[in-house]
Amino acid sequence: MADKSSADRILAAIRAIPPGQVAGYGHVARRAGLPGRARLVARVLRENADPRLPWHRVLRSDGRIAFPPDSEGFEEQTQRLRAEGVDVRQGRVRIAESVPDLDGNLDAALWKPR
DNA sequence: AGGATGACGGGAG
DNA sequence: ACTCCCGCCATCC
Repeated sequence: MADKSSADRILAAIRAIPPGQVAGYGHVARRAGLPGRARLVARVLRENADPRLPWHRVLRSDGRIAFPPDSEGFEEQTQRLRAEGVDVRQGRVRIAESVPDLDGNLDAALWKPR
């Protein structure tokens, strides 16, 4: 298993995402000091049990929700994001329209809008 | 040891 | 914008 410190840094990076904002797996990994470990971030989330963790703010680099469109997780995440005012359409988040300048706040949290 | 797997990323067509 | 394909990393047969 990946060492605990790495998992802790990843969890901290996720908890650092402000409500109403989102970040990609790869981005979270970099912020945790683990460039190239996007898949490790996914693993940590998969094993996470903390209900207080804002896991729903983590998306794929293209803005799509990582769960299959027909899954529970997909619905759950969509609902949680919308509850924070995030614009989710067709399983995808529109940054430019739903999130106020992510670029300046978190170091360029996500992909190319639109 | 070798191949398969996945809540990923990025480039190519 | 969408699909395919391949690179990556850690884990698990």
